[in-house]
Amino acid sequence: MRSLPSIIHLDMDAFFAAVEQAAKPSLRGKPVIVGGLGGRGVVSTASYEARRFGVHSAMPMAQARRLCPNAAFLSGRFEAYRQVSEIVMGLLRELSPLVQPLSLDEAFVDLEAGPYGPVLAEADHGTGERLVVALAEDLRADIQRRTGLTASVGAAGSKLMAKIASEQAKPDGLVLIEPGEERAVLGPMPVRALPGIGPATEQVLRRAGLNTVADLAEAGEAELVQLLGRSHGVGVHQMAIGLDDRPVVADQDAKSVSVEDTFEVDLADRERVLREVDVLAARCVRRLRAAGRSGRTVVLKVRRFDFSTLTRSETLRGPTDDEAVITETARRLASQVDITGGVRLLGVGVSQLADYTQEDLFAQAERTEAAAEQHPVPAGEENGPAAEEEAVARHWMPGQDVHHDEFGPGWVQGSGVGRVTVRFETPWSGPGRVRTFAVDDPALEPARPLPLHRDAGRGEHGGAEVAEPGERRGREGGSGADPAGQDPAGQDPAGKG
DNA sequence: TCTGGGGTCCTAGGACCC
DNA sequence: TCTGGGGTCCTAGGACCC
Repeated sequence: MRSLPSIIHLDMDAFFAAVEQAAKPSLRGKPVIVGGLGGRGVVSTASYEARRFGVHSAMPMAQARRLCPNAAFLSGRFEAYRQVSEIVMGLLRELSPLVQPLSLDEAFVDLEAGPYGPVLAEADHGTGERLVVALAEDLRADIQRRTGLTASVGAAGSKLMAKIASEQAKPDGLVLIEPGEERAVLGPMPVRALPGIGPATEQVLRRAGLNTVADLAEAGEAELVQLLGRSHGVGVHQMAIGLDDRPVVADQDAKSVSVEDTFEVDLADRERVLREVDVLAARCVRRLRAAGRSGRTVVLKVRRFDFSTLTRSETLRGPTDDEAVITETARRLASQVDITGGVRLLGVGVSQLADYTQEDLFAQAERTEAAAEQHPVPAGEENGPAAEEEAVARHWMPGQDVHHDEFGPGWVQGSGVGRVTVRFETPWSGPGRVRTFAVDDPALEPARPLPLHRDAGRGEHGGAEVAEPGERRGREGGSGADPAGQDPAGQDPAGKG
């Protein structure tokens, strides 16, 4: 806990949907829903315009379509989201090297570890807080300028309270919670406001008559341990009384890599299941290798027709990134599960990751064994995946970036019955016109996402480069840096109102 | 209305070793 | 002959987060 609100939590507003609106001028101000578009998809992000219709994250897409039939329904463009995320994270790193990303659109920053740390440490209470507010408002303005997107920021003396504050700040706001005010702010909130308390824990607490954070604080640690178990109980009690000492820790290496697929129709037969396991294992290995890692434990995940989910795992003698080894292991695990009634989802994952890729003896032995042993892949099947990729490339996804030889850059608005509709516009154009083509029109091809600003592509890091320290300092004397004068707090720094 | 995909952390039992 | 306790690893499942 700190006496200065020097930990900030940044959260981009309706991130995926906001990126789509920034990239697609015709969607600005309109309901946009990003998520899985198949029969079993769910909403990933809804723009604020769509939220007014009751659409929210994790809602089945079918329900979202009923609630808001006129929204633009888009499948995600993760390459674009990653690009924008890198710009945002770069801006955060100008404030401090201690940046802890929680996802593409969220991160903690420890200001004390950065260039303003010494000033903050010296400053008296009021001056320190005004500096934090000024830095946070500058940050929000920089994000707006560089990406066109809005972000909400919470500042407080702990990660817990910074996160609570950014939640209160949404959308497009800043809330600072003064150290000392923790319990007053938390007390009236429902228990679900605490991170780590989900539906299950909420039920347990509700049955015990505990509904607000103040109830939790009053209940005491012993009762919470009784109800929730040692670890969770202690943690929840600490949060409830406003205590949180967790440090901001810079980006950590992933501990597992996994891929999974939900099928439009449940898989009924074993052979089909095994073929899908092969495809998933290959995808998993590709990701593992791209990350330069190898793993020891192979995990198979199966969700059955009735949504019951099980995992089976096997730990190898050493870490591997060998596709044959991982595939065979996953297949072995899959052949042991009961698939009666059908399989809704399959997943393949690897954990116990090693920091480096080693061509280990175990993998080599396994491979020669497998090669010597048996089944050459049937000729037809060998071409299967490649042929499938061709087909996927011609399967136009709503939202997807495309380029037309004559009309230039655009995005897929929809497709069906052999036709694809494209809207030709760019992040920096006005709203564009729509044209329709045959799905196999040779003049039309998939494209990479465009940067949100025309000039953002300059520089070797594609616009994500960090500005010179002097640049920021320079502004310090300017508008953003006169915290006393500008009173960004229309935002209620105490977070009380 | 029928529930995605990518992760993290925790618990608990059994094996195995000292 | 009966009875230990602790530590670590593996496996499975579940809660939770974005």
